[in-house]
Amino acid sequence: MSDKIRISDVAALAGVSTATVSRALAAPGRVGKETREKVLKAVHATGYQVNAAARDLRQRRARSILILAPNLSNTFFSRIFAAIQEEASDAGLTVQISDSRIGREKLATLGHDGRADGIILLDGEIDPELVNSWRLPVIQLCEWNPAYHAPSLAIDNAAAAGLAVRHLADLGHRNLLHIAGPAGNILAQTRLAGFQDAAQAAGVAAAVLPGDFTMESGAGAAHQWAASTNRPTGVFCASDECALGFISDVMRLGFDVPGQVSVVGFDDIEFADRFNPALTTVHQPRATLGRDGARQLIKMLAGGVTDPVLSQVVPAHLVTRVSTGKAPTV
Amino acid sequence: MSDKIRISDVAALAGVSTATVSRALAAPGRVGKETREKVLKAVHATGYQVNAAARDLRQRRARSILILAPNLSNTFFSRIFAAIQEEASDAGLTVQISDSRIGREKLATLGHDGRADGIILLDGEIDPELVNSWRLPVIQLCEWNPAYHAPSLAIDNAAAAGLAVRHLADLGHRNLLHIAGPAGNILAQTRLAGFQDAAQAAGVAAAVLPGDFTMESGAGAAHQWAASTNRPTGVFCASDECALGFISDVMRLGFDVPGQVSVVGFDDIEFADRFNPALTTVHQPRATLGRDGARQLIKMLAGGVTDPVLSQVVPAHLVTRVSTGKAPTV
DNA sequence: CTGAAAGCGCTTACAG
DNA sequence: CTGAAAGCGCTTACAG
Repeated sequence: MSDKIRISDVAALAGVSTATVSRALAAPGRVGKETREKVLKAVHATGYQVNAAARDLRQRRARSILILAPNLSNTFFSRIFAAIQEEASDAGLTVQISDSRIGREKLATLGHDGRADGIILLDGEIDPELVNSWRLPVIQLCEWNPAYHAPSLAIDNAAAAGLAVRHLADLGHRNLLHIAGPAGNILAQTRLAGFQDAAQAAGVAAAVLPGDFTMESGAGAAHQWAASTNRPTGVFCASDECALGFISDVMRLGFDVPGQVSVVGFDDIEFADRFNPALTTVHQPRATLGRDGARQLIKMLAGGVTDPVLSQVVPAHLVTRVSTGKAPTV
Repeated sequence: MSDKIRISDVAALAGVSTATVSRALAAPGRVGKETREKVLKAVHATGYQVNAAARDLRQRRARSILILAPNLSNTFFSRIFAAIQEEASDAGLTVQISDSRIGREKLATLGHDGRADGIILLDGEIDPELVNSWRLPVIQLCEWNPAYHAPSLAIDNAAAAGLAVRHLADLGHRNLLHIAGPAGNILAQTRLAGFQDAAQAAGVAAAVLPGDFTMESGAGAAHQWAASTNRPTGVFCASDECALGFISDVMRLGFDVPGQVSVVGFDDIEFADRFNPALTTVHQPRATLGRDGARQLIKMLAGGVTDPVLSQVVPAHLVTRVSTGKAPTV
């Protein structure tokens, strides 16, 4: 019962070879019944557990997947991580997490050091050369970069922005504002383009204010909005956090939502529903995305070159709540 | 430049032994200057990167820590994870995450399979026998269980509850309500006891409603509160989510916060500040807790038996915002 | 069905 | 300063 019990200890106790112990544990059918029982008894008596590090080295696999995200403290990822972990655990895989902003050198080793079998990438702003140098299956989730040689799974961001715009237009809003995400971000770009295209198609005015997905940027935009002449009555924010920041400060400035301004968010985070007023927003099925992303990666690990994993776009939908209403009559 | 380059490939190219390559990389000072340069050139030419799995097996360490949390989708953990990862990354350690509700068997192997060097435990409700069977350094963070043979790091939950009660009492509230956390949870128990003790000391009425930290439980309590006769004017919730749920539904029922009822939360999550009304709450320094917890574990890994890691209680403080105000005059 | 031996890819005493 | 050899703890062809 002391510290480390190795397979040789079990073998000695059972009076068999280590090969037999190994087989009895991994492929019971390939060992005689009596032998198997002897081995199992010895395993029990010693409390033996195989050393995963040794097994994995021998089998040249890590039994582990790595999640790489641009900011681990972003609560948006929580549910995605949970779903990935659940799926991985069911497949006998361990989950590692790392911030993708750890620096070029560390990032480069990740794909080569034999500690992960595959990577789920939630960041589209890493140097493509780096990402493409990894000799591991990679799947892009939520965010993507066309230069990466890896399949992606994400909702239809452009169409989602269109839904938001049409929802506002249908409520009679003719003067819209988009609070954008960071310029370099593919999600921000796609949502912005979707906003502009849909606004043009609907024949409504479409202004844009810069932002970066954070509550602070939404709050800042609220003050710019309040200070502007001919204030837009419909605001589409690039993220829920941004929307909550906007609403929060707009209300503190004495405006009514949705009485004077309607606000649409993006993501449908946990608090969207409980906020006052409850937030109309684009739903991102994060649990589903995480689960499906993990499944696809696991499929890739199984080596299904015969069954190549394709990029997928998940249809988006809008959840209508209280933060949007009829355009105020002038 | 093909797939897997091993140390022997580098050794062959440089015309030295694998031992020398290993030393040139890990302890450059113990190798001649010329040899070192030859090796480095060969490393560069081949793009060699050491196989961490092999190195770790040989050195009998995993260079990895495991975070175990009761529910990965709980956004409360995000910032803690980020802080741990940062600290671990600086120390050259990988971070694994796992839900601690994965089942007894998987949980048992975690502490024995050689894939982690140490564990950060955010769950106090695992069977102590299981936890104590792990042959790894463990540190308890935020939550704890006195039966675990492991140091813990957490804020002073009882004192924190006392701060909330005294804050409400100072505002003139004589009739308080606590919406508790799940009965089996040590945090819930400690906060409840702190609430009751402080209320008694302050000589104010102290009712309790069951809850489970979720927004739903807070929302449910709101309806019970509204339906009660002689409604408490000061409410202390066991978590921010619970508080937001409570406020949200109480306002939808037409009550004013803090005009008719003051509400205090617990945790100081990101949204506490942006909520309408902004939430008065007990601050949990999650980034600091994560960082310090990781550092302590890393110290334990270094084998500082000479410098035993003690359990620590971090002083709590209350952040006063808008959700609390003077008790309504009857 | 079982065992002896090789090998996964490294590092590290041990010699020299 | 450098190399040959052993060994981390397993699994897996290969024989029998």
